[in-house]
Amino acid sequence: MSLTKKIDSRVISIKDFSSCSYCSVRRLCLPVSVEKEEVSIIEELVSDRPQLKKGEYLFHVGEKFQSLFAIKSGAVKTFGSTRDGREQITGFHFAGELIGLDAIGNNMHNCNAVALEKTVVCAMSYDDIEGISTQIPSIQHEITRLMSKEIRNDEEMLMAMGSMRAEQRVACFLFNLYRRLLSGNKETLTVRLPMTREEIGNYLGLSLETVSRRMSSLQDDGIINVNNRLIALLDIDALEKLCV
Amino acid sequence: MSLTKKIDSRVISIKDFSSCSYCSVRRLCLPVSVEKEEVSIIEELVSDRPQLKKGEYLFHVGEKFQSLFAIKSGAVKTFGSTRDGREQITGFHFAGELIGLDAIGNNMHNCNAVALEKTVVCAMSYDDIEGISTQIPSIQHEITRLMSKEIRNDEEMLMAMGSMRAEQRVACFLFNLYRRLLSGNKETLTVRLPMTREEIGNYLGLSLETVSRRMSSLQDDGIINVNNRLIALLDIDALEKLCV
DNA sequence: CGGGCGCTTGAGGCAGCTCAAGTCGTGTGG
DNA sequence: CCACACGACTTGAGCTGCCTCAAGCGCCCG
Repeated sequence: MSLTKKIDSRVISIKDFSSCSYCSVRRLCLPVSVEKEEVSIIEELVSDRPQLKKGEYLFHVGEKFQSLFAIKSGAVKTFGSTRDGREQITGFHFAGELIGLDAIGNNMHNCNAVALEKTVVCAMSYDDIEGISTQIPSIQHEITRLMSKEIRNDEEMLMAMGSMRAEQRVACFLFNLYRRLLSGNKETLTVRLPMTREEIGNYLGLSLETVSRRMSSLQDDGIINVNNRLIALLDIDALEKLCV
Repeated sequence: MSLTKKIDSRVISIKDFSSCSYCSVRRLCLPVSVEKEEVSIIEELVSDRPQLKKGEYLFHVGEKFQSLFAIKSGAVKTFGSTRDGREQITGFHFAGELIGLDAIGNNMHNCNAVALEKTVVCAMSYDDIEGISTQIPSIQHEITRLMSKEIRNDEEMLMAMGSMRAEQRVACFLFNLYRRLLSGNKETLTVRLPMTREEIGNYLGLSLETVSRRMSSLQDDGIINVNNRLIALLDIDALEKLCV
C-alpha cells in the first residue's frame, strides 16, 4: 500500500511503466471500463509486483489465500500433487490472465503455482478487491465473469479429456495456445512453448513420448512445423477441425 | 414475483413447503447466514419452481442466460456435444447444488442440462440476484464462493482424468457421490445412482463395459456391493484410499 | 568443448476399447 | 394382473492405441 504511494509520486520515472496505466495487458487482466480515476484505484489493489525466475513459486498448496495474481508477462503452471507424490498439472497461465480464483472458496490455495520462465505478476489483495468492489461494482462483476470463464475452460478441458484421442488432445492444446498467446503478435503464427513435453503430457494425460510422436505426425500432415519449443502453426483451420 | 406474494399470503397451505423457509436444502443452495427477513428477499429471487420429468431439459446450449438454478430435489446432468454429434457429460448435479454458473461469463448457456429423474429446481433470475446483492452483500460473496468451489471441483476432476486408471476413476466417482449424496441419510451407506453406466463412462472417459467391469472388481475386493443402481459402500476408507 | 537435459524414435506389452452374446429388471399394453 | 419387449447391465474374446523401457540425437549452458 505504501509502495503504491511511492510510485504515484514518481510520475516520470521509468519505473512507472510497471503501473497499471501503462500495463499492456491491463485490458486483459481486469478489463472493466476503467477511466483514469478508476485505474488509480486498481493501482491501489496491487500490493506487489514480484519478478519470478524460472522455477520460483508464486504460492504453494495449503497457504492462506490473500491475493489474486494478474500475470503481466511470462508463464505460470498450476499443479497439485497426487498421493504418490507425482505432480499433476491443472493449467498453464499466460500474460493477461488471473490466477488464484480457485482459492476464494475455502480461503486457501488448492494448488501450487510456479513460473515456467521469467515472469512478472501483479499481486492484488483480495480483501482490498472486496472492499473496493463496493465503490466500483464493475470490478466484482469482472471477477465473476472471469471465474465463470475459468469454469467454462475447465469444463471444455474435461470434455476434451473424456472423449479425445492423443492426436486430438495435442491439436486442441496447440489451438488453445494459439488463441491465448497470439493476441499480441497476430502476424506470425508461431508459438513458443514455455513448457516441456513432459509437462504437456502430464497436463493432457499422455506420456511425453506420445506428445512427441503426435506432434511429429501433425508435422507429417503439414499442419504444424516443430522446431524444438517453436511450433509454427501452418494450417490453423485443420488444427481447429481436430478440436472436436 | 407476484407468485411470491401469493405464497406469502397462504402461510398454512401445504404448498408453502415449496418456499425457501421450509426448503430442506436452503442451507446448501445459498448458505448465507440468512435471517428470516433475508429469506423473504431470497424468496423474491425465485421466479419459478419447475418440476421436471426424467429427460426434460432445464436449458440448452446457446440459450440466453437468465437464471441460475438451485436443485431442490432430484438429479441433473450437464453436457455439451462433440462435433461428431455425441454428447459429452461435464457434470452431475444433485439436491442443494447450483447450476448455470458457467453461463455468467458470456451471458449464454454453454452446455445442456437435463433431468436424470423427477427433479424440482428453483429458478433465480440473475439480474435480480445482481440487484439484491447490493442489499445483501453476503449473497454476492456466496455466489463467488460457489463458483470458486466449482473451479476447484473441475480441476480436481481434471487431475483425476489425467492421472488415474479406470478402477481409480470409478472409485473416485463413487466416493465423490458419497460425499455429495449422503448428507441427508448418513446412517445408510448406500447410494442410488440416478444415471446409467453409459453416462458414468461418458463422464469418466471410459466405456460402459469398463465401468461395469471395474465396479465388479471393486465388489470382488469387498469395497462395494453392486445391486443394479444401488451401490452399497462397504469400505469407505478403502474407497478414499483409491482416490489419489 | 563437454555434460546434461530435453527431445525423438523404435520395440514390446498391457489396459481399456470394440464387438458380441446372454441375463435381468422395468415398464407397458393387452 | 400377466406377458412381452426393450433398455440396462454383465461378462467374454480379440484388437489397438498408448505406455513403458531403451537407445540415440541435439541443443543449451557452463
